[in-house]
This record gives sequence, C-alpha cells and structure tokens, in this order.
Amino acid sequence: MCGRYRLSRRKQIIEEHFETADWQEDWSPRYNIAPTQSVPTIRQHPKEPVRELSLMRWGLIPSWAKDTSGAARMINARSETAHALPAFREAMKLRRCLVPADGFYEWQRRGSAKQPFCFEVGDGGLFAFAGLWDRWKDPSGQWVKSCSILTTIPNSLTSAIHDRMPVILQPDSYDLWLDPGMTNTQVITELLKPYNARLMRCCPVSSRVNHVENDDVECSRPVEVSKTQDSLFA
DNA sequence: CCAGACGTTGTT
DNA sequence: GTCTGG
DNA sequence: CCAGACGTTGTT
DNA sequence: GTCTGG
Repeated sequence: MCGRYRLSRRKQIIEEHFETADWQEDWSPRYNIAPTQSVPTIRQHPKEPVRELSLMRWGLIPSWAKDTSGAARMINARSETAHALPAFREAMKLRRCLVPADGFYEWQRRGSAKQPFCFEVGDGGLFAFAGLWDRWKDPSGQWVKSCSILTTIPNSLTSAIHDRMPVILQPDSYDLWLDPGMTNTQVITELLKPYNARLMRCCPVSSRVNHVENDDVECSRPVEVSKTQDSLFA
C-alpha cells in the first residue's frame, strides 16, 4: 500500500513534467506527506485540452459521507475492487486523477521490528500514482476535494518488503487515465498494473520518517542496516 | 417500506 | 448517492 | 502509514 | 485492543 510519500520537486518542475497549466497555489518540497494532508493532484479539464493542478485532502471522502471520520482509512483503493465499491465506483468511472510524487515509503515488519524503505522510479525523478477523487460538502457549505491512491499486487522489488504497492502509471497512459470521456472501466482497469520493477529502486531509510512532524531530506536518505536488521531483506 | 452501511491494511 | 438486510 | 491517546459516575 | 490526528 502507500501511506506516506515524497514530493520534493518545486512547483515549476512539477508543472513542466506533467505539462499542466500554470498553478496559482504554492508548493514547498515535502519529504513526508501523510494521510489527511493537502496534496497536489492533476486532472484533465472536462471541456478544454488542459491539465490542471489542484490541492486535495489525501483520504477520499465520498460525497454522501456524514463526516470526515472515515477518510483516513480511504487513502488507498484496491484496484481489483474499486470499480464495484460504493465509495469508489463512481470516481473510478468519472473522477480519475494523477497524484504526482518522487518517492514513497513502505514499512517492512518482522514481528515487532519495523523498517521503513523509500521507493523511487528511475533515479528518483517525478512519477504519478493513479488516483481517484471526490468532493464533499462540509458543514459550513464549503466543498472539500479529496483523493485516494490506487493499489495493486507488488512487483518483484516491492514484494520483498510488502504485499501491496501503489499503482504507478506509465507516462504514455496519462491521457487515457485522465480522459473524462473514457467511462469504460474495463479499459481503464487495464492500466492498473504493477510498475516494472527493473525501473525502480529502494533502500532502507531512517525511522525519522515514522514521525509525521519530520519532513526533510533526511527522511529519504539511505541508511545502513545492521547485520541483525539485514534479515529484514530475506 | 425504512435503516444502516458504505474502506484499506495488517495481523493472526 | 446506492445497495443490502429486515 | 505511524504515533499517541484512550474515562465514568458519584461523592466530597 | 481501537480510534484519532497528522
């Protein structure tokens, strides 16, 4: 799954990489993005051929939710079932987005031991998670946009650490994934595959990343693991 | 008909 | 909102 | 995802 | 253990 990630590139770099329209919001590099926080997402404008960046709360709040209490459990949606579930079904058909990132964290557990790893694509550059979004009217009448990151079975790199991984889209499938006119969920679901392990890398990182208040480059800096911890790789 | 649920992951 | 259970 | 909190009633 | 906050 994916419960913590990194987006450390500057706004202009994100705009250029994903070929979006200019964005009014600010974005400061983040190394430890946590559920319920505000994150950039990319959507296709429904009428004009333009991709737009938009801040959303991470943890999808369905339009019919009474409150936000369940949102933290909706940070991920299983790609195998999302098309059929009440909370995600309509979003899968009509409200897909990209969630830009340049790293994500997974924790490997062995009994009580817990070791975080940082995963990257290529040399640590930008990539996009497949995302779903919805909007919910809060008690004051304000619309709150929120999003979820799809998950799938792990590839050979991530399976050593965890039994799920986030869906990372190939750049050549961005257009189809984002196309609001594509409502054939069967076609859409074809895109939700484990990313090529040979194009990814990972390494153990400091448990600093465990604490959400730590949000700096140290969170994804590789660390040595001790001999005893080394068995975590086994 | 109304009432109530609607989710993921991990752990075992 | 939609779907299920009673 | 992890970290951290987690509580009622009655009596004085 | 479960639930909330970030």
